[in-house]
Amino acid sequence: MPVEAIQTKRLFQQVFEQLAELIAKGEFPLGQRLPAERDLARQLGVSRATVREAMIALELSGLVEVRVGAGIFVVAERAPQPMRSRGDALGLGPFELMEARRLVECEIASLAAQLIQDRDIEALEASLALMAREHDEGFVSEDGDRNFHIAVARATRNNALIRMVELLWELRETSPMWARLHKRVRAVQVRAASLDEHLQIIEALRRRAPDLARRAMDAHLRRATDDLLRVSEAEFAGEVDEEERRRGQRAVAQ
Amino acid sequence: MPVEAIQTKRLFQQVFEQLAELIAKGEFPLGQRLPAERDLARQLGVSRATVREAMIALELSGLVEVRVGAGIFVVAERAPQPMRSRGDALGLGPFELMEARRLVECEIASLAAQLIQDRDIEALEASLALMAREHDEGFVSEDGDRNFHIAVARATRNNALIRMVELLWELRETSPMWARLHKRVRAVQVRAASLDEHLQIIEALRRRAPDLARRAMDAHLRRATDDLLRVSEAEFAGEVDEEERRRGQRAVAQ
DNA sequence: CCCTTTAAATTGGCCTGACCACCTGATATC
DNA sequence: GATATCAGGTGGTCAGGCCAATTTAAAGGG
Repeated sequence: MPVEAIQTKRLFQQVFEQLAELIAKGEFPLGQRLPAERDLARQLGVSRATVREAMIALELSGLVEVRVGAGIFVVAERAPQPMRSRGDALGLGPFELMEARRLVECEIASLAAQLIQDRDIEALEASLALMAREHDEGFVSEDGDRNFHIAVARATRNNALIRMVELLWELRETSPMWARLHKRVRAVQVRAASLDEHLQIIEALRRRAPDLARRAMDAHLRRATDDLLRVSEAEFAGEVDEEERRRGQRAVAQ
Repeated sequence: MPVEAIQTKRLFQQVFEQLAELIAKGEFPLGQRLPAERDLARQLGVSRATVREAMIALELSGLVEVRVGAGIFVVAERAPQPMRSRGDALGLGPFELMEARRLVECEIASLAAQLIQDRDIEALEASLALMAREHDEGFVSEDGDRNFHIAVARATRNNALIRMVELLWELRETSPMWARLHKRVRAVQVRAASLDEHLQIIEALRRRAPDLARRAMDAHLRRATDDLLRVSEAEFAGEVDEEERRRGQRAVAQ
C-alpha cells in the first residue's frame, strides 16, 4: 500500500491557493482591490508575514499587482499557471524538442525572410560572431546559438512567435535528458559546419528568399537532430527509450 | 524628454536577483546548500523576513528547493525566467496571436493526422460536445475551444508541441487587447460555422489525412482571424494600431 | 572498535509588534 | 472653483521570539 504523500503544505501556499481560487471564481473581480494585508491576516487567522509571502506568490503568478501605498489589485482572472515551466515535469525528450523546433522554426524563417530589416540582419551577424567566439574559446555556452534563433523569430515582428522560440529554449535548458546528451553532442558536433549552416540562413534571409530560408533552417535542424541521434545511439544505447528514438529517426527521415 | 521610469525595486527582489545571479554564475553549485537565512540576512544587511520573501521567489522560479530543518538547496543552475509570462508585457496583439496559431497549428494538425489514435479522437469529440453545450447555454467560456486545440496537439505525442499550444492560449488569456475584442467576437461570430469547422478537422484526423487536416485547420483559423478583423474594423476603427491591422489582413490574405 | 541511542545545535516556519515611505481622498485655503 | 495641505490607510521592512523538523555530535552499549 503506497504511503499517502501527505505533504504538510506551508501556510503561505495554502493562503496562496485559497486566494487564487477566489480570484478565479470571480469573488475578487478584475481590477478590484484585495483586502489589506492586515485584514486578510486577521480573517485568515495567520500572520501578516504569511499573507505577504502568499502575495509574492500571487504576484509572481501574474494574478495580482502590488501598488505600494495603495493596495493589491487583481490583474487577471485566470487560474494560476500550474508551474510546469520546467521541462522535466513533462518528461520532455531531446527529440521531441527538435521535432517541435523543425516544425515551427522553418516556417518562422520563411516568414522572417518576408519581413526582415537590415538591423535584424546585423543582430543575426552579431549572434553568429558570438558563436564563432564561443567556438574558438572552447566555451560550452550556447548563448550564441540561442540568440541567433531568437533573433530570427524577432525578425517576424510577431511577439507570440518570439515567445514560442524562447519557450523552446527554456524547455531545452530544463530538460534533464537534454542535459545528459548535451555536452557529448558539443564534443562530437562539427562546429564549423554548424557555423556555416547559420551563415546560409543569414544569406537566405538577406536575399529575402522565404523558401530558401525555410530550407536552410530545415537543413540545419535536421543535421542537429541527426547528430543528436548518432550520439544517443553511440553512448546511450538502450537508455533513451524507444519512443524517443523513433521520433528522432522520423524527424530526420522526413 | 521621456521621464525615466525608475522603479524602486523592492528589497526582496534585489535579494532575489542577486542570489539568482550567484546561482547562475555557479557561485552556489548545483545541489549545494545556501547559507542559512539568518546568515544571509546578516551578510546582506537585511532582515530575515526579506530573505524569506526572496527565497519564496527563488523557489517559485524553480531555482532552489526548501527542505525544512535542513536548509535551502540549489536545484537548477539556469538563470531565472524573466517573469514575462504575461502577454501584456510584450504588447501582444490578437492578430499576432492568430498569425502564430496558423503558423504552428496547421503543421500540428498535419502531424497529428499521422499519429492520432482512437482515444485521441474521443477526446476531440468530447471537446466538441463541450463547445456545443457552451453554445446552447450561451456561455462565454472558451474551454471547449481551448480543449479541442490542445487535444489536437496532444495527438502528436509531442510534449513540446503541446506546451506550445498551451502557451498560445495562456498568452491569449493574458492579452489585454484580446480581452477588448473577445466578447464582441463571440457575439458576431457564427458559432454554428465554428462548430462545423471543428467537426471537419476531426473528420480529417479520423481519416488520417495530413493535408486535409492542415487545410481544415487553416480554414478554421483563417475564418476566425477574419471575424476578428471585421470586428476590429467595425468597432475599434483607429484604436487597433496600424501594424496590427496589416498583420491581420496579411494573415487572411495568405 | 563499531553501532545504536540520545541530546544539543542548526535550520526553516511562523508569529507579534513596531516604524517608515508612499498613496489617496477629504479638508482647508486661496 | 482650483489648489495646497493633511490625516488615514497601505505596503515595505525590521527586530526578536518561539516552535517543529532535521542534522550533528556526544554518550552509551555491544
